[in-house]
Amino acid sequence: MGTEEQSTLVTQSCLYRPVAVLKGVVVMLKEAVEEWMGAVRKIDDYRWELPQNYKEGMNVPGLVFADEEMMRVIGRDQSLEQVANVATLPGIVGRSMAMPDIHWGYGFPIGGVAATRVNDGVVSPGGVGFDINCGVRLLRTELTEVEVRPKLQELVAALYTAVPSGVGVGGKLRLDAKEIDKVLLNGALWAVERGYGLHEDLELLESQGRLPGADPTKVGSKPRQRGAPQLGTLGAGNHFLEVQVVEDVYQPETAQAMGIHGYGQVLVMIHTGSRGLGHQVCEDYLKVMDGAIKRYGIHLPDRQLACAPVSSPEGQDYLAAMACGANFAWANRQCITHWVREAFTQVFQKSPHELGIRTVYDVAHNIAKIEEHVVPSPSSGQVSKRVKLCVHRKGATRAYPAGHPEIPAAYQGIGQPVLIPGDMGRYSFIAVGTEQAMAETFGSTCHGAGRMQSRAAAMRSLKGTDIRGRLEARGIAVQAGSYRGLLEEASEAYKDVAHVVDITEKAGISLKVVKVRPLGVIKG
DNA sequence: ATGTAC
Repeated sequence: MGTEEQSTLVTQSCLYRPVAVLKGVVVMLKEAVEEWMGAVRKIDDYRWELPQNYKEGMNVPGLVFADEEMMRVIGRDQSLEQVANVATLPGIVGRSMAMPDIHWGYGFPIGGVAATRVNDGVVSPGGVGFDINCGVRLLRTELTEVEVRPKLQELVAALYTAVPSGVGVGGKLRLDAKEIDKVLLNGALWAVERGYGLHEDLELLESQGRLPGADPTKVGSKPRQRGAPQLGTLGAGNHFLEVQVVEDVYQPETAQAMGIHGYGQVLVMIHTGSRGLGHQVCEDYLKVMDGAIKRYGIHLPDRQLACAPVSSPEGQDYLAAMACGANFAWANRQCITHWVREAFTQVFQKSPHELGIRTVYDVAHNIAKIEEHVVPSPSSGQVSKRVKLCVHRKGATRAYPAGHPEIPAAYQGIGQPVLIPGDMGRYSFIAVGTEQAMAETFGSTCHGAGRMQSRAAAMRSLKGTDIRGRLEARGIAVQAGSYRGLLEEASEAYKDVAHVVDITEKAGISLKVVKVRPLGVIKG
């Protein structure tokens, strides 16, 4: 056998193997998608049921909000298996739900909603996520794109300096142990009392930026150590600060009620959470829950669903610590709001009042809350009654309708604003909650574009791409701490958020009000 | 998401 022939074989196999592997992956993906399409039952054009008999131990069916195209995207990862797993949780009511932006997560899918009975159900840290109260704050200004454009570079640079960002990066505040307890107890109120922001901001935040039931004694020293230097920082990953402009208005009167007048108005969107503090609270309580499942004899298809009865000491402790994490996140977005106002003041040489920088709303999309909902009573057939539930929203946004007592007076007539960030550089949406959401999803809707490609996959496929240059070519100013972060957050890695919000709108669980596009992006 | 693995 000649060496030439051998080397040809080697060369050929080196050339063809990656292609063959890629083909294999595509075939496997297609097969997986077809398997899911066979497992689910189409209810209507925007709803699919995952039957209760799909998997042993499911206490309720699954419900996916998607059209056929989105269903085929969802079927590529293991998130529908996770929807089935969540359905096995003790005390779950209604359906284990998946929003159109669903994708694979830790135990629970990201983009999922699960409500459990407070009296005999469980609470699970995995149903909230590592970034407790990851959420969105929207600010409006009275500035227009025409006024901002000439100073855009300067503004983005000022914002980047004013709001520290990046993995593990600390901020301007240094809190001692006593002060951090007050943050954990009082949330955004703490920030306003220290001069970061206005009292009028507070009534425009979900839960007024202060979740009741927070108990700092249930938060260990490690989360405090990590969190103390991080209050008032953006973080990294998909967290961002954007200067945006109104591109489209679908409901002018509803927009007007939010102080959004029309095309060209400049807004600011802040997307961040509880940083290292929330992350460590989640980690600490996952260990506690690991012990709890043994103690209470809870059987789970996936250990990552670790949980405890809501009424148990472990469950109550987690909820008290989670509320601390949520309050830290609200204080975080409140401090950032204050520094955004300062940066605008500095650049435009006008007071925040003259610039009209006001809070539109602030929502959580990673949280568990004790809420009352009307659910069919299993014992009495058709009869429905109000029941106290623990509503886990992980990558899902509360979407309460007009007239709900929990939403601000300013929005009683229009419904709760729902803030839906898109992927970096495309567009984002502002929507409102509906009665349909209240009836069907425990008052919940989608939370964003939803990742379609893993960070590693995005890195592989986009390596070398000039993401910043691409954005700048479209008139978007970018200030980012890391090139890698930009790659991982490239549009290609995400679903189209316009498709996501169209599905939730057609299903009736939230209605589009405004579409915005970015002028400037700040990232860690 | 995250002191990107104690």
